[in-house]
Amino acid sequence: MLPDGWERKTVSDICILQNGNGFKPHQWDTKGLPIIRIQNLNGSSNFNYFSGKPLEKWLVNPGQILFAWAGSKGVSFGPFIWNGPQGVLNQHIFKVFSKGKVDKNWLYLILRSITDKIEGQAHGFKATLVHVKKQDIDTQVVNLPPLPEQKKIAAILSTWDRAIEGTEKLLANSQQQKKALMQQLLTGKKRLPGFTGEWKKTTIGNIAKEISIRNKNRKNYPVISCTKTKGFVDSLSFFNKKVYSDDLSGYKIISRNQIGFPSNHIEEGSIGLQNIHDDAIVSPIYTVFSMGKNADPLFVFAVLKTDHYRQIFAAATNSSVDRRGSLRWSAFSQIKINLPSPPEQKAIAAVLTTADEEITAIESDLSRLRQEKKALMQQLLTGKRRVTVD
DNA sequence: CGTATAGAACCCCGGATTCC
DNA sequence: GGAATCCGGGGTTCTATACG
Repeated sequence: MLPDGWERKTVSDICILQNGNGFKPHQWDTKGLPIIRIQNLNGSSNFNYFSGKPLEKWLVNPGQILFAWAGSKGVSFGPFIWNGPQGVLNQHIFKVFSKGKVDKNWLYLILRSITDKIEGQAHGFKATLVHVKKQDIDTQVVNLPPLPEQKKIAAILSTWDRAIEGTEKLLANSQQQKKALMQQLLTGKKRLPGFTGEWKKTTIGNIAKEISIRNKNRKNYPVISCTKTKGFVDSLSFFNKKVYSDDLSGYKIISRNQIGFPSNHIEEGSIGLQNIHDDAIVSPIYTVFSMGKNADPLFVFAVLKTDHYRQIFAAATNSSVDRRGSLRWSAFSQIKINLPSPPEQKAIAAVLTTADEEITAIESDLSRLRQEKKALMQQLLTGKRRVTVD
């Protein structure tokens, strides 16, 4: 079962966990050493500072392995390698020191690999915020390979990390390019070959018509929601729960290629093109509209998604009483839009769709890489698959 | 009916206190 | 004095609903 030369060890055999200090608010300052809190492990650079004389055991230098034993499940809980500035450690976080013949990089990986299990032991009065006992970490059992093999395993997995980083960069590039493309094509700053005609200055009300059909006969349409980043999604999968209301007769019907947005929150950017069902229903608060024959839904939607229009929406909604925004069709329909000829709209939309497809392809590459790395990591760390050490 | 406001769910957190 | 537990909050982002 256990490979030759490997040993069964508990976490307390291979490392020492040393708690951070509970800094009190009156010790906070605006200068001095940053106090490293859980949120800082997860990318936040929102620091309090400690300007007194720090004890040695509080100090954290870059490269130090830390372990957050409280935090959000699957997000801020678990091991992190500190790559921020030198600082002092807040409570709820351990400093992790390797013990004996244990490689630091391997140690990080093995801790990462058992994080789910440790999270499973969590207690706490809310499911999203977990706390574990030191003991629950210390008593976890791991398979410890000889030092050279630890190093080899860590090295192999770091090459995967580099591949993933490379793909992430590729993705960021493509997204950047698409943004630039949108900036150029949707404003008419740059024209696709073969198109010359003047763009028509008009308003949304002139090219689209509000649709306000209630689901009076209570048809069993899927209920969908418009989220900021994903556009329309099925409410059931989005909320992981049932839809709030039992009576869906007041909901509005939205058909394929129509655009909708929750009219009291468009400043958040949640506006979507309905492209997941032939017919579906949305909350009564939504405004739904369909394009006239001279306006291409894909083109119009792409325009409405640009930063420029997001700002227009924000300006129109910020004036409302509680600053939570509301933008009704009467005001929305007056927003100006420049429209090229239908063939040019289609051509531009096609270019953007191609860019989207490229991005989707890279995204799926990325998720495949991550998946494969995870599987490999599992095999290497348990000894199910061996590496050759020279 | 449209609109403004209320309410609900979710996400990401951590200081303070008690226990041993 | 370190470990464990107690105890909610601010912000966001969605839907529900009361009221004209």
